[in-house]
Amino acid sequence: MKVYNSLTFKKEEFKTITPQEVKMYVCGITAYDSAHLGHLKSAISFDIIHRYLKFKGFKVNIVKNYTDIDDKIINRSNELGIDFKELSEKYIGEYEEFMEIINVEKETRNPRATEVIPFIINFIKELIKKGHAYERNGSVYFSVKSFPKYKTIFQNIKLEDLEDEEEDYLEDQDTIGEDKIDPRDFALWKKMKEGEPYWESPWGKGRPGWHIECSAMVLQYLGDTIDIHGGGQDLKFPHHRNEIAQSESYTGKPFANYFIHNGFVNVDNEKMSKSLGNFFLVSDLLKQYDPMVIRFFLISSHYRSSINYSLENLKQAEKNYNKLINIIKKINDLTTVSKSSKEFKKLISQIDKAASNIIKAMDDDFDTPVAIAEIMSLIRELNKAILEQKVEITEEFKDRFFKFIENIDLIFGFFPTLKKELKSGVMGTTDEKDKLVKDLIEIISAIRTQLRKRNIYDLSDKIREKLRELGINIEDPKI
RNA sequence: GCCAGCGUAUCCGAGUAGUUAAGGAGGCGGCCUGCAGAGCCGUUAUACGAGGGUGCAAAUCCCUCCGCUGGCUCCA
Repeated sequence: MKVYNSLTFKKEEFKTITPQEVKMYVCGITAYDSAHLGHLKSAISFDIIHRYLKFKGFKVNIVKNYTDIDDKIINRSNELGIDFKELSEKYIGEYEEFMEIINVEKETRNPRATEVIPFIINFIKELIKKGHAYERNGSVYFSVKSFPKYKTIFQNIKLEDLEDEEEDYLEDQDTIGEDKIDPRDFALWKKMKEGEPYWESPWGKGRPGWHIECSAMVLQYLGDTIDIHGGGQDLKFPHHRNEIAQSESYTGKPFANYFIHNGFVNVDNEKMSKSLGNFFLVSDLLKQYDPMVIRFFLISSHYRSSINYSLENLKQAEKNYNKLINIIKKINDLTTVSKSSKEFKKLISQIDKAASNIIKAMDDDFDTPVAIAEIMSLIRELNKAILEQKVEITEEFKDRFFKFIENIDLIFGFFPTLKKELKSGVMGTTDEKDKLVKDLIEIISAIRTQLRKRNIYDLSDKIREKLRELGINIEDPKI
């Protein structure tokens, strides 16, 4: 299995610290506003990685944090006149709801920054003791100079080539009228300003800086060195670089063996972001599209590349996802015979081939677009075969097909309600309300069949059209 | 400026030396259908940003250039 490592700019063979076990940390959200499609891309990218590692038999210990205290949260809650905790909990709750709807598997742990404050304080104390940090006027800063390879992290630059720049920084010093000794230094602990939430510390009242929470959580919940650290591209600098500096200064060991960064969602080839105002909120998208269509859309491009948001692209995803659902329905509805046949033996080997190609693609840095292409090709082959057979398929084939679909579900999380569906033999959930809808549709369908038998097509077509407006698609087989 | 990534048909998007260069969407034509949808077949399709270099062989490796995106202390 190969994984692209942002630290080395190369795809590398994936080796874990402990065999068959993965320690993984992913930077979650800062809970100050509603999530947009970009946040979803990140969540789903790492969900796929999480799922696939599990599929490969790894025991995955994955931690994803919530930043529930920072400048933006304080500013926002002050604007609204509410407690910072109320604000952050509101958006954490909303985010968790989205995660469930979009079928992101629960992480092992989702700590909040405010839960690890005592641990953070000890972390900072230790950094000061080791000479990597210093206190000034109630704030504590990390001394970048104490970590020589700082600038080489995520930069394809050799340490030896850097000496000139170091001098520039030192000369600039007095132009920065702050407490920092070096302008590159960053805050580990921020002194409380009037009216801000605070925690007691050896340096007085204050709160943690942004980067320290992740370092602390990794250490507390996963250990000195982890296998994978993930997050969005935009977190490389300064966030991840600072995390590495802090953690490695503290432990004297490598922080993470692999850094994985996901690409952005673009709109008209520009990054989707709050400041450009070109973002689409998850809450709005979910009103328009099936969550699984959004999932399919995001997975149809590689996690590292950017994906362009457009109506057309989402429609394409919708169509392809429906193809997948349709073939499942079709095969589920066909009756089986116990005898085996040459034709179906051949189809089974095609499924096996597709399955092994999907694994091959996923083994190559989680190449979901190739995996999906493989699924699409298989669907076409199966449709062709079913078109010929029409009524009966072999049990052997049906079993193998659904085994395949189960594995697809494990890896991609495409069918959150699959198990229920298979039991009932029909697509759709078995909730009370949905059951009523389903029963009503069955009645309407039966009436339409009668109308069609009597050649009253204008009326039956009208009903079909109206149902389609409601988002219910009915297919008319030959009578 | 520095660092990274990208440029493949109308569009989305694979392929990192030897393949008929995946797969999908859209358009058009056909099969099927009472019609539509779904599905199937064909077509669009002799598509690799430009120019050099290395190789028996280059979309793939190297160099230069052009264009695009992102990061360079707010960000998934």
